[in-house]
Amino acid sequence: MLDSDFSQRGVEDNALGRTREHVRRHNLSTILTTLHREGSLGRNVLTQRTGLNRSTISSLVTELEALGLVEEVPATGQTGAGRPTLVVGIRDSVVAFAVAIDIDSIIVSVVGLSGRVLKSVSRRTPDAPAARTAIVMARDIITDLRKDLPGGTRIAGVGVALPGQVSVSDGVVSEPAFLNWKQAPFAERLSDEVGLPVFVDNDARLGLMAEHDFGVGKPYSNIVYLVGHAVGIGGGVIEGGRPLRGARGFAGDLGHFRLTPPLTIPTPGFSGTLSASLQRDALLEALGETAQIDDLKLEGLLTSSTSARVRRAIETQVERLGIAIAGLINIFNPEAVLLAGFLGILLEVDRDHLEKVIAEHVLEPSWTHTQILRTEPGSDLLMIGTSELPLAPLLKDPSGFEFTRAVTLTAVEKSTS
Amino acid sequence: MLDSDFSQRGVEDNALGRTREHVRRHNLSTILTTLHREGSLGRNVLTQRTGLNRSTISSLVTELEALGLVEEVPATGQTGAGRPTLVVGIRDSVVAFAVAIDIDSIIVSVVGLSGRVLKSVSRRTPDAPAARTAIVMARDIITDLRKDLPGGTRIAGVGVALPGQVSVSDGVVSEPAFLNWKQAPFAERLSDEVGLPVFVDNDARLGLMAEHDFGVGKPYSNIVYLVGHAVGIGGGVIEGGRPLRGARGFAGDLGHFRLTPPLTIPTPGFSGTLSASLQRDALLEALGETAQIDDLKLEGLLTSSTSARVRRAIETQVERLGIAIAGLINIFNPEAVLLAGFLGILLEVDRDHLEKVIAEHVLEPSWTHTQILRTEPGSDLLMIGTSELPLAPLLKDPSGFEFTRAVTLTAVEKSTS
DNA sequence: TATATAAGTTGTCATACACAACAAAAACAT
DNA sequence: ATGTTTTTGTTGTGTATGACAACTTATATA
Repeated sequence: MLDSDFSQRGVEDNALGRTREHVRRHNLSTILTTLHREGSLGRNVLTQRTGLNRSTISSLVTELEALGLVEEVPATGQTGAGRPTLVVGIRDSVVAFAVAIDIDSIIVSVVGLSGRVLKSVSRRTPDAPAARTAIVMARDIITDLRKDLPGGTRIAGVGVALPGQVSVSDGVVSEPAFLNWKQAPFAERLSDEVGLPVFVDNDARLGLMAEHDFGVGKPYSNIVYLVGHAVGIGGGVIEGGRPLRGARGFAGDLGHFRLTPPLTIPTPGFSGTLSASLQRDALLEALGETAQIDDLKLEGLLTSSTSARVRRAIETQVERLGIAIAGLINIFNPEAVLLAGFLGILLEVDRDHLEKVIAEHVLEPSWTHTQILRTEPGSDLLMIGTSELPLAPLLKDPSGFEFTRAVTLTAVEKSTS
Repeated sequence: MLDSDFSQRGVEDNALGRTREHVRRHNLSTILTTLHREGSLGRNVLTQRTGLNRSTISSLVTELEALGLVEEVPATGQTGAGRPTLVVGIRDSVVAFAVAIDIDSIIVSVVGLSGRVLKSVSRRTPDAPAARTAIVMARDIITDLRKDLPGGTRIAGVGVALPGQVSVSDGVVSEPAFLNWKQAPFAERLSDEVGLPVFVDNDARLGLMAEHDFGVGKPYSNIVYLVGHAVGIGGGVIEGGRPLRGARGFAGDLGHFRLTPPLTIPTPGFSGTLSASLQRDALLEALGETAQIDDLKLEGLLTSSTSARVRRAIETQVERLGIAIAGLINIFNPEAVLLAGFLGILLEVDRDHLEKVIAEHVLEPSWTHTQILRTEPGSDLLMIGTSELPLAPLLKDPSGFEFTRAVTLTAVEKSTS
């Protein structure tokens, strides 16, 4: 299923008519994208998968090889009769930088075109990292990492995952640092600093897209995704293989999904939403933990605890989560609901109760075939998903993509979903 | 914007590779679809719109003409210098039947490939129309209408709009008649009766798609749609130019969007949802009306009434509607919210209050550019949208489409989103 | 009536993929 | 060992489709 869509609005070419060149581009893109998703594949598999003629595959692979994007390995421990197939694999001579900015840390990864994380650097940030600080730190790390890249490595660009939508006035990203920095200037400034195209997107959406392409969401085209952070709930939706974006990229932020009616008195941050109702801190409090602990430890404590207070806290959270999921299933009719962060822990700890709550509040037909799944904890998927942003244009048009060396950016590159 | 998608899941061809034939098909489809949406266009406009060469347009139009799908009119009162262009228009020698089944009536329209309703027949049904009854009535009307068609007219198929999702256990379609008839058998039976391919879909989604392609939603690619029926609220979402469908076609049914937390005691029909909270009957009751009246009359009464009770009823409904819309905007970030049925009346009657309520509960960035619009009351759009279902395959592959004369159906035709 | 302008038609060319024949490389049978 | 079978890659030819350019048609304007 090559139905994913990492491309940002406005990138798609608007010419309705198609010409021969489009065919070539499409097929080139199809092959490279397939390899990117699935890893090395034999030529025979490619012909089978694409339905193209062997000679065509030959021509396309040759072209990709000439572009320095793939390489052919004579053979691997193959089996069966007949001439052994040539295995086509993606070369990591093309990389992208993935930057994940969080409230207390910044991570920068070098991700190869193959979708593998080649190197990662994590650094703690001051408590309320001003955007300026984040940009400088990102620039410095990138500059360092750049030095260590093997000679001849080409860089497609930089992807940045930001928690919550910048310029959102609710609690998800309430640091004034982010409020003062709308997305566009953020991308532009960082781009000016590193001299590479920079793409910015919401971290939950990027995480979801990575889950969809490489993680537990791979088999599904319709996914509802909820991730529980230290503060706030992020979310996203894949519909028909494509992420919900909405008019200006704010769609799918399910942390704002409402559980209870809003108070008539306007309050800062919207009461009654998922973000407001589901809180990791409530679990910590029940456990009597005052320090910040990571998800792994939290899971251990929750599983081993026998305290009634803890059980009650879990029950409350599961109850609310179940009602929210039921509501989301009713609206989105997904094949799978993916839970990440501490929401994944809740699923692990009390799946039965969660499913019971969902079943009580869901419409039968939508629910029957829906899976509730937990994402793999602590994986590199967010970084991989983030790297997809700058890689997307290359995957879409392998022969036409130009590796930017110039600092100047086009409007499209600056624009952020 | 040719970004609409009336095709049902499973119809899309799955071959990843593209060949020359795909180009031809795509271009043929593009031209026919453009004409279908926009009406007659000059060849010059087509070249401009598609970016294709004049000679290519010439070839494609000639082929479409040979297929009997379009005709070229020498000229119309044109202006300006230069040789006058040939105007290409769609011939209504190809038609589709649109069937709208409601609780108390059944409407069948003949819709031309041009998107014009050529003829309509409306008939009242017994109060709780058994599916069997509806099918027989539809068949009889279709048979009648068929006789009056001009010689040589070809029929693409039959589209059926059903209120709510069949096999949904909640209040939208609570008649046992529909509960006993799952969608697939419905389409199959009617198809057996009329010997034509039959496609079934939710009426709200069809209405929305028609609004998106031909109505007030035309300028937008991200739309939230709410329609207020006599009982229950229907809804739909257009995201990135395509309708939300979900895994099994149940997505976007916003009548189930939750306003207040569900009761812990399971009740038949889900309490606290839009359908449960927004009720046309509440307005009738406040007006002291006991008989059923149509939307036009209702609007008149509401506008002219000075009763405090009526005002309060309106206020309550507007309040709830506003909160719901705000929640939907937060999740879907649409460019436009379309209100139909009595919800459109509410907008007309008290737009200021509605927008005020929305503004109170919405996230600023998503709201700033969002339009709240009312659909044109009493238009033919539902019928047109419904006719798109059988027309879609023809529009998608003009030269490959085969007009079914045989009664046998393929699995795809039987399958319903 | 001549000229400019806009638009449709026709013929040639380039190209992308299909197809068929051939070559290569390995497994299997004798 | 050697030939046969099987699978795969390569090469050359064919076909179709859209680009492009030259030509023709048709109208407005001077």
